[in-house]
Amino acid sequence: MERRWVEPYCETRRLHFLIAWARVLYVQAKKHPHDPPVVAVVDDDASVRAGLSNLLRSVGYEVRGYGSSQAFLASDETHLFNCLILDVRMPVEGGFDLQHQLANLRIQVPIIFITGHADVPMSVRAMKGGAIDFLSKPFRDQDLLEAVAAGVKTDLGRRESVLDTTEKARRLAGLTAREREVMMMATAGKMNKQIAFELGLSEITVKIHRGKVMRKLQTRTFADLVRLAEEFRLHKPM
Amino acid sequence: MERRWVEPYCETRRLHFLIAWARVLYVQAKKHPHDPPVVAVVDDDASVRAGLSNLLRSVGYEVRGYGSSQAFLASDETHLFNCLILDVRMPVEGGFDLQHQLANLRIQVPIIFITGHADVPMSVRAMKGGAIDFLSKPFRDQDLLEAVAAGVKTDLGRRESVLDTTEKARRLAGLTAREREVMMMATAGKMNKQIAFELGLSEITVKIHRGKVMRKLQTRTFADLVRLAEEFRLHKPM
DNA sequence: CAGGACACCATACCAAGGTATGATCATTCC
DNA sequence: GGAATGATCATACCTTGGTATGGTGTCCTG
Repeated sequence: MERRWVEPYCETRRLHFLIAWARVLYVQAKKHPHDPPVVAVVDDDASVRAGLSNLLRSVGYEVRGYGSSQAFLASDETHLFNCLILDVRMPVEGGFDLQHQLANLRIQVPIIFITGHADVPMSVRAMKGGAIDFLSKPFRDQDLLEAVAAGVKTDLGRRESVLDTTEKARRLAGLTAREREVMMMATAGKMNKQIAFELGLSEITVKIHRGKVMRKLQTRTFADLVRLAEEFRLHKPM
Repeated sequence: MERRWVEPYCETRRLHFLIAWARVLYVQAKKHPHDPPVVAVVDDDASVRAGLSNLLRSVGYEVRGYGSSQAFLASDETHLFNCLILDVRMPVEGGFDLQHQLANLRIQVPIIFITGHADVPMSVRAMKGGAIDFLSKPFRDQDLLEAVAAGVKTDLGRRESVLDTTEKARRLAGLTAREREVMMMATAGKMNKQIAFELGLSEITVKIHRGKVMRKLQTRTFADLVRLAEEFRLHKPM
């Protein structure tokens, strides 16, 4: 179920959250346009981290190792990674916990689970949780590399689409409350006359707001505006 | 990558395919509005089919058993089921083959795999292929029932959204080629003047087509029309 | 061959959208 | 206090969209 917003104020807050979140991805994505993809390895066993790091570096990835979920989360680089290799069993906090935390934080990095003591229910749980692969040790190097390549590819695609929408989000955030209100009612299909009546304004004022919206969002036609509103699920709170 | 259509003719064919496909789901969905959900069990072992059937019937499901993938596909009821319980290992053709065939046929029934000889790679493969659960025998009855309940819920939600779009698809198919052409150009943001020029028509003719489109599609406002076009990915072939 | 569906066009008229100019008033920020 | 921003409105003017009425021509089908 989608949450419904009761006040324009909330709508504004949601937008600001969105652009703040998008900006992080934007900056990170921009920082490394054609640089090698970055892979994180979270495993409590230092020798495993070293082994995987060597393997991944040998084919051109940049690698960072973390001994625990906490260390990973504390790194402040969580948005940086194009792929995450995660041990299921670790002291204190297991891999599934980190998977859930990342999901709650809306950090959509592709996760590849590895474990030495795999069973079927465990792997099913991981995949249900959105992991893109699950490997039980010992695994072939080639299998891991293929999984990482798939994960990185997914992530790069996602970041590209984020780049697309970030600029739009920024522009949307540049609208004033009134302008956004008018925009939502207009894209809902209401006539200027109706909007003016419902907001207690004159028609000409609505027209002015509409014009400003079009200029600020750089939408040439009304159809573009509707599509933009649709993309961001901007609806009048009802 | 989305396939691009070079000729309006193809666009028309795609639409007709869409409504034909949607109608099947529509009919099936309508046939059982509040009837019990139907579950298919595909397993070569008759005793397993009997056991599962008893279990599922005891909690109110309608169940049909099939001894092989071929028997299931030949049943002509593939669109009927709200959930599919599928054995991984069967003679002639395994469960994964059926999963792929259903995916190719665009039959999106939720699949629950069961197997007596499970291993981790097998379960990961199943989940990657879109299965909603993977149970290894012996499993608790409760686990299976929960999985089936989740699958049925997913399927009912999907059918509802199909019901929504079927009527729209039917209306779209009722448009003439010219009307659809004008609609696509209009929702792309072009002015009547431009459309008229590019199609070699007079402006008034374009207006008439537009009016007919609005009436045939029962869209009250232009914004609704844009959203409809967006929903069906109707773009001018370029 | 007659009827129907479709495409096409003209004239006339009205409603809605959009812009420019110029103005008032309140709030906020330096 | 003054500048900037935003919200509000009026007048005037033009463009665009939409409908109604009435008409022509083509193609296809029963």
